[in-house]
Amino acid sequence: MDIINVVLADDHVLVRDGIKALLEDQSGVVVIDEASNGKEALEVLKTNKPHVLIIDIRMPEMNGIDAVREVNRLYTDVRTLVLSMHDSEEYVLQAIQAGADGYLLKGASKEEFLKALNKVASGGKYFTGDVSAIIMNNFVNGNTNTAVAPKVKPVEDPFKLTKREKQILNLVLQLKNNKDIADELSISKRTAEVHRFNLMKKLEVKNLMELSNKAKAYGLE
Amino acid sequence: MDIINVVLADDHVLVRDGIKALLEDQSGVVVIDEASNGKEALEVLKTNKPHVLIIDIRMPEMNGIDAVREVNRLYTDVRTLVLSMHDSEEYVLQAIQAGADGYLLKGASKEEFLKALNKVASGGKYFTGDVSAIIMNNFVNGNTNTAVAPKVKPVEDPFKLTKREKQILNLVLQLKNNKDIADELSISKRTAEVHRFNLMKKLEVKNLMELSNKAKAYGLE
DNA sequence: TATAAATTAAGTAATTATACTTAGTTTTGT
DNA sequence: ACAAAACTAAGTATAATTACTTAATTTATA
Repeated sequence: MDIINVVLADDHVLVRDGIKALLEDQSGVVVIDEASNGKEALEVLKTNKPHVLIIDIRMPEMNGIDAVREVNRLYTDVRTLVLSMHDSEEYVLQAIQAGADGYLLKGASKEEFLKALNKVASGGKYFTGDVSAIIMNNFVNGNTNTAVAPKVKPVEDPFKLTKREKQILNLVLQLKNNKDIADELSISKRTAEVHRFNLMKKLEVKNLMELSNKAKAYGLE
Repeated sequence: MDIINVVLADDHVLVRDGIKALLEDQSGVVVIDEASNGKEALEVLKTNKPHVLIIDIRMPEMNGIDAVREVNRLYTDVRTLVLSMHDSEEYVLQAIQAGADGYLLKGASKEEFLKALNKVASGGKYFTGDVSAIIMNNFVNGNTNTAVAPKVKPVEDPFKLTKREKQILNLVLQLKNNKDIADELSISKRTAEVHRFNLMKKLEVKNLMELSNKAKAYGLE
């Protein structure tokens, strides 16, 4: 490959500018456009198709994983490299299932980053060391030989929470108690309790900490 | 000033590499050393004195604000530019009181960043637009005319929490219940309860949400 | 080495949450 | 229009937490 065209999506301009400077020091890489969230990235891709979309996970409006899923659905020729602060198993698996071609922690070095970008741009897969282990552990039963196939299955919401339950979940994660939740939604405290109870049951957790962890892990926020 | 020597402190290598690339595109700026947390930054400064220390707030081991305070106590000739994801009033004021010469959000542009660096390196102060407003609002009564004087007062811990209480606070903020906290610290559940109770009283909060908010606001994590 | 401060932990009454179940009402999909 | 799913909320027993107080040790500091 001659020149790698890149679109950068990260909600912090400075991080974007930094990565851009870093990439463009490398002759052979051009940042053709930027976006500050997933939705914007999809907008940009409508008119500007890069070889690789480098995208952060946590962003307002639309997160990186959902964006990657969309990109894979819409454009088969755009590769995606996911950048993340998190090495939580769930994020990694979600990213892969969404069809990401690479997953890199922000703790990675410049060298590793460039290696990953080149690998992904030339049609390969790249996952940081720690991440590889997670994948291995998860795909021992199933497709072991080939690199992880994208679009394994969409998963979406594996817990089938109702709208109201998601609403309650959000309030619970804001550490509100049932009384406050009830007031906020103009329902009785007892109803809030029931929703909370059903929620915990569906997620198979038994206290707030586990609920918070699981919700974070599955992007249920 | 001829050349600006910089030490970079941020816990994400990639962010550091990015900012470094960005800075060194600019002839006249040299990154002489790096650190991945506050403690490391102080270590580095022992042997390597830059004109400006560029430092992130949220870092493991020792946060940026505490590091800035130390730097100001130990080296009067090292300027500090604080980078932050947060524009929360408390962080800003804390940074200023710790003696920071500049405060910049990661949402800032490359241009603004370079402007700020130059300003700070040449002995000036630089605070992003939004941040200036916060300062203004807070110093209407007091020293209004001059730029905010560093070392206003240390404040440190306005709630006078004991070591144990801080420990408990951290566990509480991880959403652990008293039983788990007690087990983790090998104390009785009743003792954990007491610490938690005293904690809430000192912070004048009456539930977990308020506790979490106040702790965040005052950087008590 | 006093003396204060911090840590530990029990007691107790009142309040609140949990873990369900049952059941009426509303909404949604076909 | 009919059934299924979702939302509502009460009842009930048990468990847990809250809001204190008191008080015995341990540790830090003047």
